[in-house]
Amino acid sequence: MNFNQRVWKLTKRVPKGKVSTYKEIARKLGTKAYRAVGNALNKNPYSPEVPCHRVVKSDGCVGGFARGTRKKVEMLKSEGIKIKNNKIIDFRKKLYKF
DNA sequence: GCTTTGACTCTCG
DNA sequence: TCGAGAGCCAAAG
Repeated sequence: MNFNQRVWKLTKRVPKGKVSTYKEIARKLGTKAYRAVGNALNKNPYSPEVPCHRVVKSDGCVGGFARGTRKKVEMLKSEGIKIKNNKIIDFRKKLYKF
């Protein structure tokens, strides 16, 4: 299993209504490749299977998204996550730790 | 095969 | 508090 597979597998663990960070994923994988995690999600071949939109930056920013940040924000909002100016409200509470 | 780039994070001034 | 620099890993050029 390569790096990307591990990232996607871990990402799938994030429950609906919660979010996680690139940092948490990297740490769980036992690496410091925060950027590689983002890179993996960027090239995520599984669209609905892996909820890549639930992975955000460590400071609560939405970060980026292959199909536009706006789209990501809307998806998160539809799952009950409040976002203001690309920042997640109550990020601490919504954060899912592995 | 070396260099650049990216949905990142930390540290320092 | 904020911006610049460095560090990290994988993929693309």
